[in-house]
Amino acid sequence: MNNYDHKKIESKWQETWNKNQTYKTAENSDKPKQLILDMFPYPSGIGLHVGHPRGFIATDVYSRMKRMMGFNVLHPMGWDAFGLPAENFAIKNKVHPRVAVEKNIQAFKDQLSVIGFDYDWSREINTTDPGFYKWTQWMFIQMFNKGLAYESNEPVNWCPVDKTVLANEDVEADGTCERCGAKVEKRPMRQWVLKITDYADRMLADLDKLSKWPEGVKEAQRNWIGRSEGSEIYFNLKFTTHPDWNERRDADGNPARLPVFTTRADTLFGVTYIVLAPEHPWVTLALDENHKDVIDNEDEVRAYVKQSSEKSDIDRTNAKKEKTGVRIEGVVAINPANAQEIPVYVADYVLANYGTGAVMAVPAHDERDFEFAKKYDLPIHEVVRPSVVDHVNPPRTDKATKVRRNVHAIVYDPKTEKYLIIRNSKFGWDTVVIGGVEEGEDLIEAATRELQEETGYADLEFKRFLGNPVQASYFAKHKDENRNAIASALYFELRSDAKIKIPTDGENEGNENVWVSKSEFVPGKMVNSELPYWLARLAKNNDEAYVESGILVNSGEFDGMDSSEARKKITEFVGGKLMATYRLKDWVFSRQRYWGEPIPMIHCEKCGVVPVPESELPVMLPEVSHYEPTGTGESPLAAIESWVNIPCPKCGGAAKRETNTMPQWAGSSWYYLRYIDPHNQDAFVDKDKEKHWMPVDIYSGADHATRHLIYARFWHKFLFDIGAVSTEEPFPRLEFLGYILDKNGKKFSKRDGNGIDPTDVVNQFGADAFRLYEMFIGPFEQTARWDMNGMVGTLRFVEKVWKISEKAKNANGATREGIQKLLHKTIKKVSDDIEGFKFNTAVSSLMILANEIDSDYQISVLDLKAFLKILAPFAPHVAEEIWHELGETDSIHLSDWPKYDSNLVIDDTVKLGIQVNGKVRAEIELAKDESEESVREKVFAMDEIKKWTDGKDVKKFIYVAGKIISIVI
RNA sequence: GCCCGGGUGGCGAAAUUGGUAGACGCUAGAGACUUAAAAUCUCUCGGCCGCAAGGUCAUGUGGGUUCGAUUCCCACCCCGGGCACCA
Repeated sequence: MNNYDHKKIESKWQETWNKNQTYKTAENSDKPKQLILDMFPYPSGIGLHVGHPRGFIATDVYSRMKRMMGFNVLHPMGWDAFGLPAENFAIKNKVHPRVAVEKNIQAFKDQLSVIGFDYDWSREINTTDPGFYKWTQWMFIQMFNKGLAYESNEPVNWCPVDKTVLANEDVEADGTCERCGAKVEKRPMRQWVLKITDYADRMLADLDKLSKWPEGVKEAQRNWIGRSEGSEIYFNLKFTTHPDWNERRDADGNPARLPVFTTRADTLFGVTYIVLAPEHPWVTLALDENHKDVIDNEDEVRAYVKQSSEKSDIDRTNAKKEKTGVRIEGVVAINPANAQEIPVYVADYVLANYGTGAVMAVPAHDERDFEFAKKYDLPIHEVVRPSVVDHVNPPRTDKATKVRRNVHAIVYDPKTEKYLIIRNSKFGWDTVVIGGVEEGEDLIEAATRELQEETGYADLEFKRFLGNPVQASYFAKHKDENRNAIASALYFELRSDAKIKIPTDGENEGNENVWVSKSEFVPGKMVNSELPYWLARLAKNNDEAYVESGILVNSGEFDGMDSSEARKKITEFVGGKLMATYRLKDWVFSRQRYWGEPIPMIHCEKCGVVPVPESELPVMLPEVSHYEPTGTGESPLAAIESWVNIPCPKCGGAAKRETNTMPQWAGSSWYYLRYIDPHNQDAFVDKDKEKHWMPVDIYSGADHATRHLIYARFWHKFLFDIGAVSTEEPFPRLEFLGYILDKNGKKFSKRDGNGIDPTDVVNQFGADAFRLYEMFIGPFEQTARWDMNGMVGTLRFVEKVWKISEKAKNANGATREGIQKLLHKTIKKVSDDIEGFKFNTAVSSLMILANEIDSDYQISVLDLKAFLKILAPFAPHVAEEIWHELGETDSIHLSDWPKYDSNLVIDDTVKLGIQVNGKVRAEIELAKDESEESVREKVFAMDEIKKWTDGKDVKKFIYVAGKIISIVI
C-alpha cells in the first residue's frame, strides 16, 4: 500500500460507484423500505458553503448504514428552483431565470459530487420542470374543486421592492419583507387564497402524535396556529339620535348587533365600552355615503379611520405606543348580561383580522382596556376577585364555610425602611397584623383598632387602600370551619414610636413585634397567602388591571362562581356561543411575478372562474420578453395577449387566463412524494408505490417550523382527504439541523465574504476527513462554529486508519481480547448513535477504537473488516479502498452491517469509585457481580480507605453493583 | 410579557438520564527525530495549595432533597429562538 492519497482514491471510487450504479434504489424489492429525506436545496447563485452539506452528510451516513442493514433505501436529491431569489438573481445578471437555475443546479451538483453522496440521481426532481409542476397545478385545481382555493380582495402584504404580495409567513415580526428587508405595505388586491385555516385544528391536534419531532418546532407551530378558546357574544346596538334605525333587521331577523370574540366571558358584567377596529365592516357601513344619518360625529370618525389606515402595520401593532380612539356618537351598545348601555369606540388597538374585529372592553381585567379607559376616563368595574387557597391550612371538603371580612395592616417605617410584622413563638409563624371587621366599623377603624390591640403602636398614618379585596380560603382549626376571608389591605406609615400598653396574654400570647426589611417581607417567609398581591399593589401603586382568573363579584347571580365555570355559564346566559379562533390566517397564494407555476385558472365573463381542464395541464410558463415585475399588481404574464386570451373551456366564449403565479412554497409542499415515482406521466405518484414508501422515515433539515413544515403538513392532509396519499402526516420523524457559523460565530454570507467552499476543503483534506469533521463538530441539532483546525483531527484519524490497516494486514494475526471487546462495544455504540442522529459520539467511539488498534495492531483481518464496515458510512472512500486492498471485490457499501456479540459488550470486571461521605477517595476493580460481603471486606482492607475510616463509626455502607460504593461515617 | 431550547476546561464537546465530571478532538507547552522546518511520535494540560503523595474548590447563581446531584425540586441571572395590543 502506498501513502494515503485522498485525491486518487476518492475520484476513483466515485466513478466506480456511478458506473456500477451502486446506490440505485431497487424498484421492486422484498427488503423493508427506508425513505430518507433532506430538505431539498434552493440552488442560489452563491453556491454552497460548508454549512450546507452537514445535513446531507448526516442522511448519507444514516442511509448507508440502513442499506448495509438490509433495507431498500431511497435517499434522493432535488431542487426547489422556483421563486423570488432565482428570479432576482436572473434579473440582476440579465439572464433568463431558467438558464440561471440550470447553471446554479450544475454548480451545486459539482460541489456535492466531490463529497461522495449515495443519491440515486435517476430520481432527481426539479420543481420548475413542467413534468413536475403539472402536478402542482393539478393539486391546486383539486383544492379549488373542494372550495379550499378561493379569490379574495382583502388587503394583503405588499413588498414594494420585490413588487409582489407576500404571505403572512413571509413577513418578519418587525413588519419587513423576509427576502429583502423592505417595509411591507398593506394593499387591497385580488388574490388567490388557500383555506389553510380549515385544517388548523387537525394540524394542531396531530402535533401531539409527532413524538419524534423536536419539541421546539412543535411549540413554534402551536404558537403560529395560535388557537384560543373563547366565546362569541352579541351586543345589540341602540341608535340614540336616529331611533328609526333600531327597527332595522338583518337577513336572519336580528336587530343591529355586534359580535365580539372574548376569552373572558366571565368578565362580561365588567364591560364598560365596546371597541371596533377602524376597518370593522360596521364602521365602514356607518361612514358610507348612503347612511349619512346613522352617527353624529361622522367626520371625526372618518378622520380617525383615515389616520390609522395611513399608519404602518408596525406602528399599529406596537404595544408600547399610546392608545388612541374616538367615541362613535349617536349609538350605544347594550350589555346582554345586565342591559347596561355602554359607549362604542373605534380604536386601532383592535385588529380587524382577528376574532370579529370588535372587542368588549373590560378595563378592570385587561391591560389594554385599562390603559384606554384611564386615558379616556371610562369607568372601571371590578368583577373578578383574586382568590388564594391557603397552602398551610387548605379548606376541607367536609366542613361548612363561613365568610368573614378581614383587614390586613401593612405598616412601614420610612425612617428605618422596615415593615412591621408579628412573630408568634407559640405557633412559629410570621404574619402581618390581621383582624376581623366588626359590626358598624369601617376598614380604617378596624385596622387601626387591630394595630393598637396587637402591637400597641398608636401613632400611625393611614396612607391608602391596596386595591380591591382578595379572597383567601382556609380551614380555621380553632372554629372547626372553612373560612372565606375577604381581605382588604391598608397601608400605614409610622409617624412615631408612641405606643400604648397591651396585654401579653390571651390573644396576644407568644406575639412579638418585629421590624423586617423588604427581603424578609415576602411570601414563603410569612404565612399570609395574600401577600404577593399586596406587594405588587404596593409597588405598582394599584395602577394595574387584574388579568388572572378568580372568583366573580358584582356579577349578579354569578357572584362567587369560579372564572372558568363562569365563562361557560355566562356565555350560555346571554345566548353567545363557545368557539375557538386562530392567529393563523388563510394562505395568500398568488404572486405577481414571473418565475413560478402559473395558476391554472381561467376567468370567463360568463362562467366566472373555470379551472383549466386537467387534460391541458401543465399550463406552461410562457416565454416573455420582460420578466421584471410590473409593480402594478399584474404579473409579467399579463402582457402576453396571445397567451392570456383564450376561449372559455366551459362555454367557448371570451376568457382570460389567470396571470398570477404560485409562491415558492407550492412545489416544496409535496415534492417528497415525487421522488417515489419521478417519471410517472399519469399520476403524481403511483398509488401502490406511495403506499409502499410513505411515510418519510427521516426528514432532516433546517428550521422551517412556521413555513414549509406548516404548508407541507396542510397540503399532505388535503391529499389524504382526497384519497391521494395514505398517511395523515408526511414526516413522522423530523431531525432538526443546527447551522454552521464561521469561526467568529457569524453566519456565512455573501456580504461578509466569509463563506468557505466545501470543494476547497475537500481538495485539501479529502472528502472522508471533511465528512467526519462535519459529523464530529458537535451535536447535530446544535449550532456549531467552523474551525479549520478541527479538520486536522479527522484527517489524522483517516491517516491512522490507513496506517493501522496496513500494519494489521501485514501482521495477519488474531485479535487481542481487549480489541475484540472494544470492537463489539463500538459496533453497538456506532449503530445506536447513527440511529439516534448522535454522529459526534459515533465518530468519537470510532477514534477510540482506532487508538486501541494502533497500540499493537493485534487484530485479525476479519475483525478489521468489521471496523471498516462501521466506518464506511462516515468515510466511504477510504473504507472502500482498504476493503478492496484486503481482497474484497464487491463494494463495502453493499456488504452487511456487523452484528455485535452481546457477551462481548459486557465487562466481567468493573472499576468502581469508593466514596467516603460523598467524596471519591479510592478506586477498586471488582467482578461484575461481586457480593456485598466480599466488597465490604476488600474495601475496608484498603489503606486509602482505612485512612478515612479508622477510629470512626461506619454508619452506612452502600454498594450498588456496577455503579458505586459509598461509605458514611 | 408568555412559551420553547441552552449555560460543563483555553476551545468544540462527553457523561450509560441519580453513581469515579471533563471521554474524543483541537489549541497550547515540553521533549524525541531532523542540519533546519514541516509532518510524525511521546508526555503535560480545569482552578488553587504542594517537590510529591495528596488535599481543596469546581458543571450560570443561591437554596433544597439524597449516602451521593451536570442529572430531581424551588427561586433567580444570562444567552439563543418562537409568539406578542391576538381580546
